[in-house]
Amino acid sequence: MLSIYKNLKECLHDAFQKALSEQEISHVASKSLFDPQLVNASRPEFGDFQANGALPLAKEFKLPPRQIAELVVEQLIQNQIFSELCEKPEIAGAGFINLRLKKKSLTKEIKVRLKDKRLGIPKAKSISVVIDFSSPNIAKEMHVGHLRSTIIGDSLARILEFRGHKVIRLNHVGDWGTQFGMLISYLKLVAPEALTKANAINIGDLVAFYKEAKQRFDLDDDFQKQSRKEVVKLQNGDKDSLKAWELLCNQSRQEFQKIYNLLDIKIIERGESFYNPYLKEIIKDLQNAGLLEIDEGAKCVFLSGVTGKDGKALPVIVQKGDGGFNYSTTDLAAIKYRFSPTPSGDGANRVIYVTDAGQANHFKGIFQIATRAKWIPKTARVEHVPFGVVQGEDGKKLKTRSGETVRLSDLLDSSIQRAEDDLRQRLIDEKREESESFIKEVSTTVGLAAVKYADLSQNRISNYQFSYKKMLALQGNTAPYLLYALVRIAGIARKGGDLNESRHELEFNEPQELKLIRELLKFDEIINEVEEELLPNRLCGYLFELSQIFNRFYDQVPILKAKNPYRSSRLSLCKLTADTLKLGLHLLGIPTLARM
RNA sequence: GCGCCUGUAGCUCAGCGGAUUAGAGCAUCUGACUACGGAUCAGAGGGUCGGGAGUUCGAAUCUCUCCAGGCGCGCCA
Repeated sequence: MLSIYKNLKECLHDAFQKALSEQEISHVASKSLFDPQLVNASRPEFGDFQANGALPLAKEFKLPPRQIAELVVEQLIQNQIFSELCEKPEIAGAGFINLRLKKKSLTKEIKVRLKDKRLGIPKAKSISVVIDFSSPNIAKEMHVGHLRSTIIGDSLARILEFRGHKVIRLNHVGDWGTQFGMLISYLKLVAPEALTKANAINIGDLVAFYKEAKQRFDLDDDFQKQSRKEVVKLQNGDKDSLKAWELLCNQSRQEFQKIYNLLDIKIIERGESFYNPYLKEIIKDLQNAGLLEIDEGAKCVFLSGVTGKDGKALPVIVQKGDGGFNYSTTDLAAIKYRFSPTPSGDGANRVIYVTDAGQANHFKGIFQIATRAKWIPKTARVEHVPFGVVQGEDGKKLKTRSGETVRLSDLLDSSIQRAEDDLRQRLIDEKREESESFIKEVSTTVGLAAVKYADLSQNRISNYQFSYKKMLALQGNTAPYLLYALVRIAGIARKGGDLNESRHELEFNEPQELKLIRELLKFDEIINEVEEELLPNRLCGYLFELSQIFNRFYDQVPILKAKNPYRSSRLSLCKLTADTLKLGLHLLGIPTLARM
């Protein structure tokens, strides 16, 4: 309904201008005073939109707000464009102007949308967007900690892509740094073959070795020295070290890819090591910009407006006392590269980081330094998209029973398994028989959809309570509920309803139909909002609401048994609902089913 | 100690660039299956929006303050 909104806003703006220009207030020239404050109606009884603009003008014009509203309405009803779109406006409460769209304009919009493959969502003026998400660490397995970043990042990427932007999905994997020194020196002792031969040991062992190496590193001085030597060797480009590093990365990569394939996530790996050649230049840049200071032997940039424990400005270390670089340096190199024009950069207009909320301060610092170093173009945006931790049902950080971090692949398998158990039970209860391949497909789709949807449907800022039982529930704001609405529509088609039938004119009368129509037409606003605010839970909320309204319509209004033109009109609503749900779920990274 | 985030129905959460009577879902209770898949729908109860103050004609929403919880706070990432 964005186009209608835009038209109405113009009408209202005009009406306010005209209504108030008749008043003898010359000193009120500020245009902002004439903001009609057109918003969606806060309740369905109030119609489709409400203009609140009369209220704040009351004081300025020394008139009761209702009287101002009346003056505006007088102007409005003389406007032909307005009268075609809306019923006669009503003034309510303190001076709200309530607007109700004519059925004709709603029907017209539906007709347009039925023919539009993009379901009313316009293509935006394309910009380059970098989305940094997922970002697991080499030589470690993906765990719950990567779940939210991966799912939220992917969904945001899908939405921005659909809006027509050029999206670069970057996997900023932890593939560099001191941990490799540790790991390589440990492997030399316990499994040297892993350093020379591909896939000599499995990923689980690698993870175990990593943990052991870390322990030894913390306890054993000699081992620590050895590890530091290995890091230096690696960073100096020693051939054997590099080869070992390559092997380890490749092995992890294969493991990550299995998960990305399962979740249908596309992402380009560009790990921390990519930025190695740029690190020295970063220090030089900061030096030239006069931002660099040496403190306790380390090269730092002191943040302005952020103080540490001692009340002094907080430093960000960009080069350690031993000359090594750390993650801040890498992140600075990354941000510079992303905003730098192609081909020596990504030429991004918007850079989005999807990481846990705990890193908020870190990114604030990075963004500040990048801004002061003038690496971010004035017209560009840089955003940290934070999210809370995944908690168990006890409200504490999610752990396995033995207190270990939950592996992502276990978590996903577990959800799929539960979906399968549910399905098999239901088949027994309903005396249905289905093939094994059907059962596999449905439980995989439902199991993964449940995990993704549960995560996305929550406001990402707050912590999120993980519960298989809730996410797989067939009722409530869950993936299975949404998928079921689609299955019902598919059922109508199977029973002989031609969803593409358009021989007849669209004709709607039932309140349930109009409610559904109004909801369907909101899709474009929601997508716009998510593009702007990067909150996928808004889209989830919308899809859930749409499913509920559809289910009421389906329950209360006969479709196949109705006579034309109602039958085909209702089938059209089914089609548009199905298309909207499918597209919406697709933008969340969730595939749909015809039967379940 | 400082900083960031969170606090809305029994539970899980929407709403938060102010606006007409604060919304869902789950759970609880009551109804509806000769129906297009009841995996649904109709309805009921349940709230001083953490406390207090302020700005405003109007605050869950903005400001300040206090309380509670989570996370972070210099050479790990």
